Amino acid sequence: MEIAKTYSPSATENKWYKYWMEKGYFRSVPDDREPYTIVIPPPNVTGVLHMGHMLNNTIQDVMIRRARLLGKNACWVPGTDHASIATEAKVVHMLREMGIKKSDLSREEFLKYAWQWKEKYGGIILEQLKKLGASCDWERTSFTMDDGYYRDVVNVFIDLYNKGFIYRGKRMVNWDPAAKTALSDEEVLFKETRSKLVYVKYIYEEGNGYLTVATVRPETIMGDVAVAVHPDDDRYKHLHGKNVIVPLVNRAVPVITDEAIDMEFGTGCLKVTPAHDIVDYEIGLRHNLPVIDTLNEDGTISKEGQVFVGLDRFVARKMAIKQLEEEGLIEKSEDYTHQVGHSERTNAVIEPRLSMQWYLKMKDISKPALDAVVNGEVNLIPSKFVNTYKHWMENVRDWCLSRQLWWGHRIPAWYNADGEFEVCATVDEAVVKFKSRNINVTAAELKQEEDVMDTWASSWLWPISVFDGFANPDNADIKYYYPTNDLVTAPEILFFWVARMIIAGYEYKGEKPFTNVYLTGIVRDKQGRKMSKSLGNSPDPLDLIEKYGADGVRMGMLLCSPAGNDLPFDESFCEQGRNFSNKIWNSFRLIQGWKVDYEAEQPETRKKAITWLENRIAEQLAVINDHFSKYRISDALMASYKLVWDDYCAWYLEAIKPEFINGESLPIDAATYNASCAFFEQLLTILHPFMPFITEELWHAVKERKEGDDIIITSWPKTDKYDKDLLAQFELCKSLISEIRNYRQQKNISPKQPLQLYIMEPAKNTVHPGDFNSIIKRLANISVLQYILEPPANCSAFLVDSLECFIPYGDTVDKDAERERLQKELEYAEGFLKSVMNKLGNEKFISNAKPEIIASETKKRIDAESKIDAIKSALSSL
RNA sequence: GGGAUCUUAACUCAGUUGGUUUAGAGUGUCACGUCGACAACGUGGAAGUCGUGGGUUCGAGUCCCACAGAUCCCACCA
Repeated sequence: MEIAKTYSPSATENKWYKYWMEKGYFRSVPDDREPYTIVIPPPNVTGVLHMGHMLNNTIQDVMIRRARLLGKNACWVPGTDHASIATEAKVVHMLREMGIKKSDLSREEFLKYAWQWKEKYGGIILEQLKKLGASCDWERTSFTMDDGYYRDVVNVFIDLYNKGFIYRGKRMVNWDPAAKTALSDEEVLFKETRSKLVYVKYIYEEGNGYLTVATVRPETIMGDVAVAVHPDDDRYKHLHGKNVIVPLVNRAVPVITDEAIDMEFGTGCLKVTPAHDIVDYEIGLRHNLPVIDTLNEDGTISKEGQVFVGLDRFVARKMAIKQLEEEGLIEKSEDYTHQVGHSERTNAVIEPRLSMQWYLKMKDISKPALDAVVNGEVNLIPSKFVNTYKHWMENVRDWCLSRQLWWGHRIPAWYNADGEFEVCATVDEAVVKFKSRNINVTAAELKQEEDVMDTWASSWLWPISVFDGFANPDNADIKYYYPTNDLVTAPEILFFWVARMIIAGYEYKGEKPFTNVYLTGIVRDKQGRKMSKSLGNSPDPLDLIEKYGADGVRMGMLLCSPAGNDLPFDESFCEQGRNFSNKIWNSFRLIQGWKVDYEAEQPETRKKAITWLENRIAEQLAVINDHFSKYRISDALMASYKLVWDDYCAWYLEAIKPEFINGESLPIDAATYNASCAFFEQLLTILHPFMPFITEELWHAVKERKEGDDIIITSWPKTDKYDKDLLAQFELCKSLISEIRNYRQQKNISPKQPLQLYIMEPAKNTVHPGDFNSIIKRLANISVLQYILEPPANCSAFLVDSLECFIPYGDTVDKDAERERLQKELEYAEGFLKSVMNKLGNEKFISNAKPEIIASETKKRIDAESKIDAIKSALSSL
């Protein structure tokens, strides 16, 4: 059979994914096995796969596949998030292109379009995950606005309200005038912005003169209700209690004093506009000032403003400056750079705005979640995030739950005509509740709250709701899968999502939602910018898969991304992954091409090589398992990579592969052939979590398989004991072989020309080549290998560890070069000895250092001395 | 402004409670090589004052202090 020289992924990937699905290997139902559960961080329903998802989901799939191989009942729950702001923005955009304004639609009509959109695009990202090889239990796919999920979100809201955690309050919020919604503090990005700081004159009500106020927001002057100065500011003491006239609207307002005023800034006078600034609002509360809201929700000037009514705030700003100039009320204006809040979603400048919102009190409810992370019940990986988490949780602010959107979970509150309300699931319940307060209303008279809940107010229930743990707290799934094991997500949503899930977990299950949180890095481009769709700097993951294969891309991402480290993405990582796929493919081609001789005896060389590799795999498997247990995924991958490439391909296969004579490979003995295949299968298994497709393909190619004998469900190799001495001996052999190869290269001796090698009989208890002489002979092309007692004459000498080796001079030996080389070695050895002697000659070292350290230093001294002797004798024999 | 984390080879990173030399790996780079699994390959080499400056210690990449730079979080002055 002719096998292609290179591995071609795409056909293979489609074939096996389909096969795994047909076999139901991703499906998990509760049974007697130990569960291993991950809930996916649900991507936005309308999103497409970006590099962050790739990294995230590759890690999850690695963990799930390994758990499956370890015999656990692996369950990976997929799903999507309704992402209210992002999705609503997209639907609004789509409608606009269709020539429809959102304001022309009823809520019901709009939601119909939104659901159509969701049905059309909602599945894309999940289909993309399949291309990556994600082994999710697709029968469990959830969506945060599924009927059951919707019900849970609403019921939790009602429950929290009844417990007194939710309150309704007029508060200053971050208002996004473009999206016409409130944003949480976390959704506001502060950007450096250049503005004009204008100095405006406020004329005294009585007498002549004026004071000057510096402001960047002259368009809010109409909302001024006072001018504040610092009580200790001598410049303005004579004005305390006096009135000044607000320009543009000619309103008399008092000059008040407040400690919050910075005397150094501007003129030391602050115009107080409680409706449009947080600090001003607080001053207003302290001084019982009225609130004049001069803006509409879309950022235009309201009727209250009296002038510029209906104009956009930025237009009004220009108009205000112009009019003030005309009236001679501007003293001066200067350039001013400051931080201005922008909407993360729409990039509109945030407007501090007073509005009625629903809040969740965070202090008490978040306490168990803080403790859980601090005392290690929930592990953050890497642990450096514990401090960040702690800091946030200790200073947690109340959570604004309401959003002025339609796409989402509508808040279950019912208002009567007087603005009184009840919180409950249905309008009929609300009628009853009103009646119990002696308020008579009919269902038709009640109006449900227009606002929906913040997206995170649904996704924080994810680990419970996907197992139906609210409505049916005793169902088999929730009892079996909860708490889940690992959560893999980005550090940027540690507070938005992770912290809140922990809070919900303790509040509703009395238990953590997961044990370990693996925080991935952020995928960045070469300029260090976060890769995102909006920047357009992310390569299309599907193109990468097309180019390098899913296995290659998976491996490329994992190689360079330890937990918590950002990943400056470069396609060359994927290239490395593809090259590795190819290497594995070709090692298979080698084995596959062998003719097997069932009669032949197994040569000694091969027996030794097999013994070594058995031990080597056992040793490295322990290393790999250890890396996994510490969530060091990239280290586990690197160790597996080296085990395959270096140990199996470069050393083992080279040591055992049959001679090639007269254009044909000699046959290989059956014992070695079988061992080689068994090793190969074992290595494929170890690689399978990282590279699921190629390993399944080769698993089936290497031999005939019975129905259901698939690598995805085979067993992870058992850990065996290994012989450390034997491994050390082989390491020495490797060094020796490298040294001889190096010698050939330096001396320009062809690898094809056999050499003789003499080795001084090693002292007892030192590492020696053991029984691997035949492998040395073969891989270094040595025709004679002898152990001797006296240094031979006319030889090049070199040391490998403490092993003294000699190769007889060939015809063209440069004695000066030899001398120079040995001289260098001597200098190094003497330098080393000196550093050791410095330690050993130091009385304080002797008296303070641990005995085993002194012993090891002493041994170093002895070794170094004998090494120096050997080099000297080699030099003198030149 | 407050806080956290980080800074090791050209790049991406290891380096466990201070104690194996004169600090490692993968990639890249350089030299040689087409030797019948693989040039998407093989063999070999070069490459780092461990951000800077102090300190503790017999001993510091590792602990402490200061400074510089990077990233993130929190707060925010009109």
